[in-house]
Amino acid sequence: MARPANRYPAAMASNHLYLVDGSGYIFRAYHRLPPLTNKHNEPVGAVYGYTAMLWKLADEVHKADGPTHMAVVLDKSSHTFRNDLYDKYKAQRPPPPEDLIPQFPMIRDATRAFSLPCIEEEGWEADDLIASYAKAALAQGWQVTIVSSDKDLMQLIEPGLDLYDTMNNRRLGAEHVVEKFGVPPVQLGEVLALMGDSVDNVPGVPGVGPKTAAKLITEHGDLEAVLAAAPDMKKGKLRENLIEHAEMARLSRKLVTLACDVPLPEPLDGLALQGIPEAPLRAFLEHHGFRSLLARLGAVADAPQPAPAAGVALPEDPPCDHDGYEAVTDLAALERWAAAAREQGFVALDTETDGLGPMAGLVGISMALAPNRACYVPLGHRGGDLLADTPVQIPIDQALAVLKPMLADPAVLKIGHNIKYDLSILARHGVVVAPIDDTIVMSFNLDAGRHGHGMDELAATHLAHSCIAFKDVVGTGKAQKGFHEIGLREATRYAAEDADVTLRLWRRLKPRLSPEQATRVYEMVDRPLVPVLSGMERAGIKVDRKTLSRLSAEFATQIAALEGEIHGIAGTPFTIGSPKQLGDVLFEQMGIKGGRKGKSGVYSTDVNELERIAADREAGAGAELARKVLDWRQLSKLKSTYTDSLQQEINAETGRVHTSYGLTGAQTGRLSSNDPNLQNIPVRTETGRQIRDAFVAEPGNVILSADYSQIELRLAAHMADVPQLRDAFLRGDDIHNMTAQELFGEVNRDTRGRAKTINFAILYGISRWGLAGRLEIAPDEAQAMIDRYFDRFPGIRTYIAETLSSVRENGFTTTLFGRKTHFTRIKSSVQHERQGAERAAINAPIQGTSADIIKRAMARMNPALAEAGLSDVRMLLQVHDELVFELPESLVDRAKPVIQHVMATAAEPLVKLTVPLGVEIGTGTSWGAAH
DNA sequence: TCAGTCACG
DNA sequence: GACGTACGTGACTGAT
Repeated sequence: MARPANRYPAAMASNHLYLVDGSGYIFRAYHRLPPLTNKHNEPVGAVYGYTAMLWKLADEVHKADGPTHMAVVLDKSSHTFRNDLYDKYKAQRPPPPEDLIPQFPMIRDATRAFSLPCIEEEGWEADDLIASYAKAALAQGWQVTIVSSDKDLMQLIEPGLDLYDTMNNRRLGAEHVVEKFGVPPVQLGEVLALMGDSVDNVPGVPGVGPKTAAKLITEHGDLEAVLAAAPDMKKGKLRENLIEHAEMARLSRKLVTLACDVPLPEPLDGLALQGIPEAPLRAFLEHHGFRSLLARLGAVADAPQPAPAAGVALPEDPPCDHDGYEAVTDLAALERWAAAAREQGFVALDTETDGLGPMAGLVGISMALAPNRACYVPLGHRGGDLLADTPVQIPIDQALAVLKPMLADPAVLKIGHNIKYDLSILARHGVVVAPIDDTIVMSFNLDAGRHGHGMDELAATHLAHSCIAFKDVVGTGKAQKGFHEIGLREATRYAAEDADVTLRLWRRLKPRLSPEQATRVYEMVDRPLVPVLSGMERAGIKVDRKTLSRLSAEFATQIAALEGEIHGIAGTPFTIGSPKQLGDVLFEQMGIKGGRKGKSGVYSTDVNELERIAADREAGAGAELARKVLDWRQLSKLKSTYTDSLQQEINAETGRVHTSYGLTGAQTGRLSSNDPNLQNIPVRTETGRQIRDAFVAEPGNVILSADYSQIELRLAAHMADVPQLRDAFLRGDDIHNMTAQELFGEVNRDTRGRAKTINFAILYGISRWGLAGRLEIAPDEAQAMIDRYFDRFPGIRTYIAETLSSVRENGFTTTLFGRKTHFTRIKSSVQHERQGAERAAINAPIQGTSADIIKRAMARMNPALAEAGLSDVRMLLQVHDELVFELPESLVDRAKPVIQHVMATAAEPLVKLTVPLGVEIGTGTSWGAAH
């Protein structure tokens, strides 16, 4: 990593001491990295992160002003002088997570493997030891780097001493402290004392946060001066608090002060780097199976069993060189990058925007051609003197004109991580991007169920790399900036890294697709869907604001009335929306029997419980109250989640609501929908259904809804080979009636309802207790019913047994199209975890195949419509087994058979089903009317 | 940030 | 006998 040579004024210093805040690091690593386990089944996520970090530091030895001395500093005891000052200090800290505890000793192993000294001392926090070493080294004229991002340690920053945040690859100097806390490092202790710290239980002054603290300290100089000036301040809460809590503030000042004069357990010279003997390090890495690190050690990848998610052995990639990325601000340079991409035939790209969602504005584009060969093209940066280092940008139209032919060139593969987003943004500038590869989809097709698929997590897992966190670039909360306000240098570091990392991930993931049998689902199901979803997101659906606001007003009136009645019955006002308070009212004050407490000690007040009370004749007024709370709950839910919020989601430009679809959200392969979620718009109750009337077609158009009928049961009939079910579907019989006839020998409302419940229970992986609860019968009876079901439909029993034996053996299930879902808990020694995994594994092939089929229908829909001269038919929404379209009224009769045909034949020719897929279609001026 | 609740398939 | 024993999601609320 190139750094300016004049970074430190005292550059003549020959010795450079690195002090690693080991305790701080391990907590951050634990929370940021996936919960990996090694081959001994020990949790090692944090250890892996820690080891990769030490490796990175060891690499710095070769640099111009790299470390000559290094030590890892750890917390040893829980009791320090701060506890004597204040007994509540760090008192309410929860114990470390269970699977982190065994990793503490491993951290010491890792440190020893690198032959680094480990400093820990009874009675002192790591921070105090670090401060003492730092001061001693500075006094000798050494340079010091503290490897940490702890805010308390930032107090130590001065010329010759900086902090190094390895997770984000950032050096933190005095500027950073000023930016973050509004004061230079020497005054940071004063600010921290005023602010307090709820995690460590440093009291501070109530009502004073970072902003107020910085303002006070800047104005008065230090804490004592602030306290002295308090009586003269203008009357108000601040003045009061400063006077009342002056002593707590003084105590806080002592708590945040670092001890700089701790006797050094090891002399400075003892920290000199000796070089790393290979044998112990290799032994350590092999013990844990850290293959990517072993590979860097020069090991041949001959481990007997490849670690599941470790990727393919590749020659070592160099670490990301953030300052080596190019900022492209003139046309000639941009043309060179476009030409190089065409020359090479593939390019990774990423777009930066001023917001979230498919309708955000374009701010810049980054590209990567090879590791560390990446650039950023700023296009929409604007605003104040923040951008002092931003030279002229290429006008957006000119830049896109240069990139457009390359982005549309069928000979150039465009690689993105969640490229659907980039497709949407660029499409709104008239830029077509094709062909594409998507590393988030690849990861999902390879590793669903093993870990998440976000870029940061994949970089950590596959590349042992910590990406610059977006939050560290733009900030958080109110002070958060738009990316267009970020200066060019920092924007380039962040954006080009994203493209670089995407390219590196692609080189790891793409070669795994074929050997791991993921090519089919990637090429035939998920990848073709990416541009289709982008189109649907951009299309959006028209939502009528008036309908929603009318409903909001109606609901508000009813909610207010219910509130009064509920408080009346309770005899006291309380927050109805608080399960805790409601539980107390019902079960303590009103004395209703049978309350069940959850693990947090709160009474359950969910629908089942309230309905039980409502039907309980002994509950008296409690039954009435429960009924009213149920109504209140329903109306509050509808109002807050739908009629109120949805109005906010109407895009000002288009007058439509644009959801985002997640391709990798659901383990089974289903899509998810968010911001807003349009897959859970009410339909089951009459009141809720009114909300669907707000989803409307443009004048002259209609909404068309097409849904698969009973698709999961049909697939179960096919996959489990159940002749009676299959024949019933072939004949077009009512499937629940048929089940009722088989199970109970007669069909009526009651037996049909029970049969329906059992049919669904089968899809979800049944247990006698679950079914017993649903049917309100005894577990024994439920078991008898399950046995009878299995006897009548023996294929189901076989399907379940085979699915379970396969998932236990392979660790994953597959759909008819080859989609894998991994179940890491299938062999858990914790029974309920294992049983949960078993039920999910029984369901996954069925739910997943259904998802595969509708995805294929979606990918084929637009070409089929175009073929039929129906390009004006727009596909807007997918709700798992339903597709929603908007089309000119005049085209309805021609569109219906095309849509019906595409959906019904979507499995073919890859999969030949032995049951027909039924598709039902309705139309109307609104989504509500189309059902 | 978590737990509880509830909207959907 | 526990496990708030049916699968998969996302959003909102109150409490910490």
